[in-house]
Amino acid sequence: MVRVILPDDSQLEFDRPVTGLEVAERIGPRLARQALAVRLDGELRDLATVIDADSRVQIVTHQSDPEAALDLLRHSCAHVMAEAVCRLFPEAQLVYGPTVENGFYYDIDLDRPIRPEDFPAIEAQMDQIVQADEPFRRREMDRQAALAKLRAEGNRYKIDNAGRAAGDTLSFYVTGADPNGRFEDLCRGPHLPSTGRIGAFKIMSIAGAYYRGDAREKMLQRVYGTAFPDKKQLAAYLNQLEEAKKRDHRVLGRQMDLFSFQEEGPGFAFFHPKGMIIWNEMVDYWRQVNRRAGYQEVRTPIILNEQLWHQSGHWDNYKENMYFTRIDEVDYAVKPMNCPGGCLIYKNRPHSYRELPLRVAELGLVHRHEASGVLHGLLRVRQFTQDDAHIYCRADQIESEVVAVMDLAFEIYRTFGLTDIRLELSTMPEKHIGTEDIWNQATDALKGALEHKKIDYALNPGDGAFYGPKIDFHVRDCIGRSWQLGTIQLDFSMPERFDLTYVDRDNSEKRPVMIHRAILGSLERFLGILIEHYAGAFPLWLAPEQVRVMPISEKTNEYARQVLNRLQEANLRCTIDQADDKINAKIKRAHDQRVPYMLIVGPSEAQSDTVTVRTRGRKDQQKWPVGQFIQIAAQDIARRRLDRVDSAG
RNA sequence: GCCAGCGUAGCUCAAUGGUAGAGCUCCCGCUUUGUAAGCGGGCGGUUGUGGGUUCAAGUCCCUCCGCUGGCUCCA
Repeated sequence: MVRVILPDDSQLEFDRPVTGLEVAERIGPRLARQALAVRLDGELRDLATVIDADSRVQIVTHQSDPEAALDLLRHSCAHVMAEAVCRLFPEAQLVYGPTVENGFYYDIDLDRPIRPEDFPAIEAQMDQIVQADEPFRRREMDRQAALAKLRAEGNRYKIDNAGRAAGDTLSFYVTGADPNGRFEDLCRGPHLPSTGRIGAFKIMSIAGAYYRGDAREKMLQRVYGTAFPDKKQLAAYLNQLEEAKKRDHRVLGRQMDLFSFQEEGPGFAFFHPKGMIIWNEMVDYWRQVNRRAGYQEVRTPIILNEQLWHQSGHWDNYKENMYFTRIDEVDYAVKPMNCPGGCLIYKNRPHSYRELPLRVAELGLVHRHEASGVLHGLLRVRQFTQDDAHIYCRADQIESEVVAVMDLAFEIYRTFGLTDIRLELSTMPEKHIGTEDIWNQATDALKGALEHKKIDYALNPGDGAFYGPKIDFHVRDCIGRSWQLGTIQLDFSMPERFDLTYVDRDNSEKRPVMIHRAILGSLERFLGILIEHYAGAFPLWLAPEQVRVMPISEKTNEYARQVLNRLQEANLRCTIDQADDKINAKIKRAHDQRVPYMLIVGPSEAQSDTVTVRTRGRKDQQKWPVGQFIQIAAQDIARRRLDRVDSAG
């Protein structure tokens, strides 16, 4: 007898082993129709799995367990796509086909390139397979037999996969009506009961991907697809992608005339006047809070003697990313980081323990030779400005300093309305300087700070800077890609290399610890993220143009100019639209340019010394005395208020 | 850097290997405008670069440059 315990703790009894489907049928026909898989004692398994011992069973449906159901669906769809590709290209070798955040991909080794124009043919084959509603059948073999079978078939990737799979039993999935199946793939599973349960799918893109992510390995073809329970959800997802494209900072940057890139300087941004306004507002704010947090500011040269970079370790660990030049027969390097220059300032005079922690900030312009294929608008460039700082302190001050930097970072992010931030702790990479002991000590200090703050974080092993472990702050762009903003890096090595010292209370020379930190990260990247975050609708304090005065006709141009003067005297960034257009056209233009406030003036306003205020993102408008409008706007700017005008974030 | 795709007017996009075109922007008129695009006219191109195939190339082939999506890498 088999006893099955359901999630509500009720029990079902069967006089023989049963499948998940039979359990669902016993509960009800509707559940049986919706059932996609089972959780056996919490573990996700095929619906056809035979339950031969007492266990807890949960029937997985789109309703009961949407995440697992979607994952099953997508993974099964990856198989269907793989089969479709193999039908069209029998010489294709399948490699690996997992689900990813918004769909799935399958890596395929095929000498003929798969092109976007092949997608309809692949999708047509997939349609056939789905229409046929064929069962996915699991076939288990012991490891020896499975390996023998795979060797006979000669797919080196699957042999490799099988070799790395855990356990003594390997599984294959078969689709196709006849018992031997038509299509079979080594796979851990589980799957949907049958191909017909895949709702709506679409092949999205094709990309090269190195086998096992190793650039020395063969480049495979990675076909990306997505799938949803029904057409409506697929359409909603595609629509969401379209919407995301509209807030892409590269599109908005051009439309709003904020910045540009030119062929003459790939990866080097050109900032236009409106972009510079936002930039300068960011910097003003940054200076203000950093000063308050006890930072001093310095500025170090962009080009420094190559010898310095040997001393710092950058030559050995970072030279692939550096630019070099010669001046008067002497070798120089363009700085990729600010720390060595900062160390030279520190060394310029002796320091007392009384000065520590010494917090030194720098808006440092760095150059890094990034691979051409990774450049991406403002988010990945070859020249950028870090809001860097180096904190020189004693070991016992590390934790409180790191905590203070985290507090400062969250305060700054909050000012910009960024609240969806993820933290990562990165540990010692292969290429590094300093002993393992020092690394452990530094890593523990960072962990201590995180735990002290009770902040959730992900561990990112082996991803630290070459000189120390780090805590990174990440935020997502509008299409879901994650970008690093701030970073806090602990460094015991640079002080050693540069022989940095301070004189302690007992008159002995001691070695300070260095904390490298950036909060905005790169001003370029941060601006890019902000553009996407606000969808171009910047809050008043950041908006390149804060107010636009719009006369109804030429008859009120004179009054409009008087209003403009008063706005200018109040330091508001404002323009006047005197074009020979109807007010509708002016409003449309101002909306397109995302101007926060439109002040509409006609004869009636001129008579009463008022303006009709139309606020971005709203249709209603109010008539206000000019002075009152100026007062409210000035106050919102001073407070860096985010919410009075609609910011799309 | 690697794989695939793309590159036509300032912008968004058309053009079976056969005379490069539209809308918007911009300029000039008309209109004097009341809450998300008034009307008319005009300017604007050696089709990213260099080569090749062809009677003929925006279109086909090759080189280089740039961009897009991934991969490796990274703030």
